[in-house]
Amino acid sequence: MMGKPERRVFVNDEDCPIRNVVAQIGDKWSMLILFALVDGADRFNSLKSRIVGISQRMLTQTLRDLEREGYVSRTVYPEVPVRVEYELTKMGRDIVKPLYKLVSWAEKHHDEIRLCREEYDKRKDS
Amino acid sequence: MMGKPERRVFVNDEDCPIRNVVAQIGDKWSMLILFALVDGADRFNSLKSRIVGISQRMLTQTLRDLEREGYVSRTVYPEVPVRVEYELTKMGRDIVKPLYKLVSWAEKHHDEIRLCREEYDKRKDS
DNA sequence: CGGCATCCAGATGGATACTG
DNA sequence: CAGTATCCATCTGGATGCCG
Repeated sequence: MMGKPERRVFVNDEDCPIRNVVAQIGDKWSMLILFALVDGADRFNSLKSRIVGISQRMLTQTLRDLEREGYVSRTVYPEVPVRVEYELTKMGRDIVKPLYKLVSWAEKHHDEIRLCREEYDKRKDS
Repeated sequence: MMGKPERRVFVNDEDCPIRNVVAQIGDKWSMLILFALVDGADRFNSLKSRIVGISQRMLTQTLRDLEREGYVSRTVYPEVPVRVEYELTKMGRDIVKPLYKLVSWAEKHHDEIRLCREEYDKRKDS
């Protein structure tokens, strides 16, 4: 009896762990910043020059978000001029591991995906 | 000589594999749909009821995008009424693996992240 | 049943100017 | 140096109505 296979149900709300994590790091800059900090602590303007294309506004904002999530720590050294260093926390170094898996997958399938897109678009033109 | 450690530079453009993959699956519904299809092929309205909160519009649109990327295939059975089934392609089943790593990480650290947020917000109030 | 078209609110993010 | 503040264009996604 009841031979129907159980199909899982998914809810996309604030309590969904998938969304809770991906909503934060799925934006335009978060992952790039996390990976930039894997090389070690770095300061604001250095990050800004290493992450090509990011604006001051978005770097500040994304760093604040990452700090709030607990991935990044912010340390102010009251020198003149002031020096501010950002660094991965334990959790930041931790989440980078599964993210690496995803990135290496992405690098490996980069061309394949672009091919799929082109063929899809070609089919839609006809 | 040249003792300075090399710091990597990151560019967020259309050729960046990180962005190229994450920009697609980092949106509000893509990952949920991919995981729903891990259970096997499913049809439009079944997906719609299993993914709680998704609108018809967003389900259609996200499925089209996933199809374009090559993660999902769409098969029309010309019955009456018409039946349309969506299924993971080889690449779809493939990307789910690194995504699982991320999701299990997310589930494990769900509470920790929320705690970080609360404490961060508390510090900012003061 | 499985869509598409339209409209619209809110979020995202870029440019620019100013500050401790 | 490391931001904040403001303005504004674009993107995202929800609601609704219609269609083969």
